[in-house]
Amino acid sequence: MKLTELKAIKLAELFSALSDASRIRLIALLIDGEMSVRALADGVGMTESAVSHQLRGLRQMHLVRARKSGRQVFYSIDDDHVARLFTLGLDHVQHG
Amino acid sequence: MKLTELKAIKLAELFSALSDASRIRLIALLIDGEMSVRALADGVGMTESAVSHQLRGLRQMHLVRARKSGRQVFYSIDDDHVARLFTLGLDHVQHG
DNA sequence: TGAATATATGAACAAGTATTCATATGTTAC
DNA sequence: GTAACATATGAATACTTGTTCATATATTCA
Repeated sequence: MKLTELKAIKLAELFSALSDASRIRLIALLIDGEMSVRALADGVGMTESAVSHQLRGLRQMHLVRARKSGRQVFYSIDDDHVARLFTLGLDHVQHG
Repeated sequence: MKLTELKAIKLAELFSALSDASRIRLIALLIDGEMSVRALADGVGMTESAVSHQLRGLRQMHLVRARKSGRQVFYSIDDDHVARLFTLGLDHVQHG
């Protein structure tokens, strides 16, 4: 299959967004439903700042979506592709 | 969803293997069938050395498989999961 | 208004990574 | 055997990336 350089880069960027254990754990938590930054930080045992930085990247790649409510921001999985990539990858890791 | 740290790391490593445009282009070529290192290098416009280094990583993650024939080594996609991850990701990039 | 809370951001440093270059291994042909 | 070829590998360098720390923005409550 021939791929334009631009598409190769876009695809690599998508997988890059999933290429860190912290981000994977954040996404794993979000699979069950939306969560606040604080709850995510507690869930993965990271500072809110580090989580916020990571969420920014995930947001820019359209992997997660933010919903503001009062002073909290709730994050959720943006798109069904994301959950499918996640579970397909998990499948490969488990039965690999 | 709760994920052990080990599984999170494994999953991140899997996606890391797909997180580079050069490797994506290599895999895109291999989607159509096996190819030698030289053909891959020509196909993506990289040196054989650089390609060989990348293939090593892909091999270790069980994303590609090597078959030696004479002095050439032919690479192919190792597992159906890989092709599915690839096309699912491409789908997300195109209709994202 | 001011204090407290929730999140975001910029800069800086440490750790990881892709490519290059030189060299090594293994294979075929002579 | 030697020469030529195909691939692999180690070290070095340049580049990228994740986290921390300090600070900023925004919202609620008193």
